[in-house]
Amino acid sequence: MSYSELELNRIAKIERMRERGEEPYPHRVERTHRIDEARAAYEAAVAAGADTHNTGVEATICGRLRSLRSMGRTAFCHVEDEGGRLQLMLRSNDLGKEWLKQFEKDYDLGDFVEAKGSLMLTRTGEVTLLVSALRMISKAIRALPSAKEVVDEETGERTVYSAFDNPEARYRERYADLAVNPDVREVFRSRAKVVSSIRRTLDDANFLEVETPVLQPIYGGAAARPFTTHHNQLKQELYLRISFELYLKRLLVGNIERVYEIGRDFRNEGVSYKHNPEFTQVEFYWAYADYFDVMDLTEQMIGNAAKAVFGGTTVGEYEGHEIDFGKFQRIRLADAIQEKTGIDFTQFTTQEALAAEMKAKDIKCDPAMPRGKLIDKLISDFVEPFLIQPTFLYDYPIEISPLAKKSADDPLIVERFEGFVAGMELCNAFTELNDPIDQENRFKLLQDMYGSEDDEGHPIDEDYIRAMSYGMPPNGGFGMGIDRLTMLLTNKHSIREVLLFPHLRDDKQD
RNA sequence: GGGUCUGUAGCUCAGUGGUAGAGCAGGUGACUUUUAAUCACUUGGUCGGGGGUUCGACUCCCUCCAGGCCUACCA
Repeated sequence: MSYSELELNRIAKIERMRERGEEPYPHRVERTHRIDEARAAYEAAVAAGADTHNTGVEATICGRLRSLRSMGRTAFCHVEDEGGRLQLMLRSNDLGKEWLKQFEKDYDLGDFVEAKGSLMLTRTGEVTLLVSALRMISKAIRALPSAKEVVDEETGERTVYSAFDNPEARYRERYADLAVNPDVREVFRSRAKVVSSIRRTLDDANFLEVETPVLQPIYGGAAARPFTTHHNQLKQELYLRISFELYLKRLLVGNIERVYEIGRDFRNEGVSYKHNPEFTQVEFYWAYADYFDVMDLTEQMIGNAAKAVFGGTTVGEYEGHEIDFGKFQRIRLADAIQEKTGIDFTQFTTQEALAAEMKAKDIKCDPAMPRGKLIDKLISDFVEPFLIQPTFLYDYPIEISPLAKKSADDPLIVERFEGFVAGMELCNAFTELNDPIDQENRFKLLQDMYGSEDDEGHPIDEDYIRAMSYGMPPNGGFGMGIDRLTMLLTNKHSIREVLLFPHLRDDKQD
């Protein structure tokens, strides 16, 4: 580790302090009030009749120095903790001329301090701690990428000059980003609310939370390429899971009727504003329910999450659109595609017929694409981008849904729905296929379809079929990307903004 | 993977063939109610890395690295 001049300067301050017998990294600190509590104590005292300029309310606060203005015999600074910011006033009359001189020399923005004093109002009307004692509790060697800030007295609005907003630097040094940008901290508070709200919704509906293997000998349950790894002692190839589905449904076989998992999935695919190699999913499986029951619960779950974030209302804003997360429109997929393209895919039951119809309608596509992929393309090109308000599309083609149960009316359709908001796929659910013979045939069909292409081929999970053959209750299942839901509820256009440490390449110098 | 834009001081940015700049941060000093405090002086740079063209390259060319946006892949 090499130090810049600025850092060497601060290291010298540490040495200077130690020579004076001050430890810049003490083991224990005292804190009587968080900053919001100190403010509340001030307000309470004033309400009870105390003199605003001398309330007599004592408080010891701890936090980071975020501003520093030295006026000679008086210095002002702001200290920030999780409860906000509070101004400190340091006077040489109270602390001694020499002490204040040393303070000005040895304390920097970003240092953590413990300040003891009494609460008062300054002439300019700011609640302030008039300090009787202050000490360093953790010296910062690097300067935070701190910006100049001004808070408008009337609106309370914070204007930041030269803010730390380079995305790469912010993601690589998320700690600095969090320390300096309060709105970033707020995003992750919202994310935590989303997760706990989902958990509460499912717990309240008597679902059991479980954990299933991340390291799997056979991956499955989704259309994605996996990461591979290796167990040295067992000499075994393993995959990082791409979904929880096949393990959770085994639990239905085991007479667990309502089960869910919240955890990390890993997909070895391209990255984009809505894709990160690892991401957080919630999946649940619900015995004796079908996909319409799942729609109802989904609506409730997402509405609750929105309320948790927005504070009581399900209505939020995303990229300029007002969105009500509490209500999903329900549209049959075939109707949605027909409306946008004039093609009713249910009338074109073979790949050839559908490809010909798309060609007739001047829709460009690879003529070798399987029928399911053609339909998928119609969805993503003509329907998905226009689904701004929450919408469930339902009744999907069987080819792209190997784990969903066939419709009783149409053998080419399965009971599946996907939820979309703001033109983005958010969740995926179906009445789960529980017929082991049908399931085996579907797996084989897929192998025939993709077997030659390494990328798309998936291994058949024989044990999953074995489990199902013991009897799996009819059930509805559901999966949703929590990162994407958080994007929608925090009005962020990039998944990286809702991941604390998004994946980045090594930043080697050469 | 493809297209495109970007990378200059700790942070935010200007500079586009001729001695590397500003604001803030940092340093020294002045100032007993400031709040983007102010004022004076001042330190700080492999101009993302490497190669080339040129008398001379932050600037032009090639290449590599990293990031943003778009796009592609995504039972």
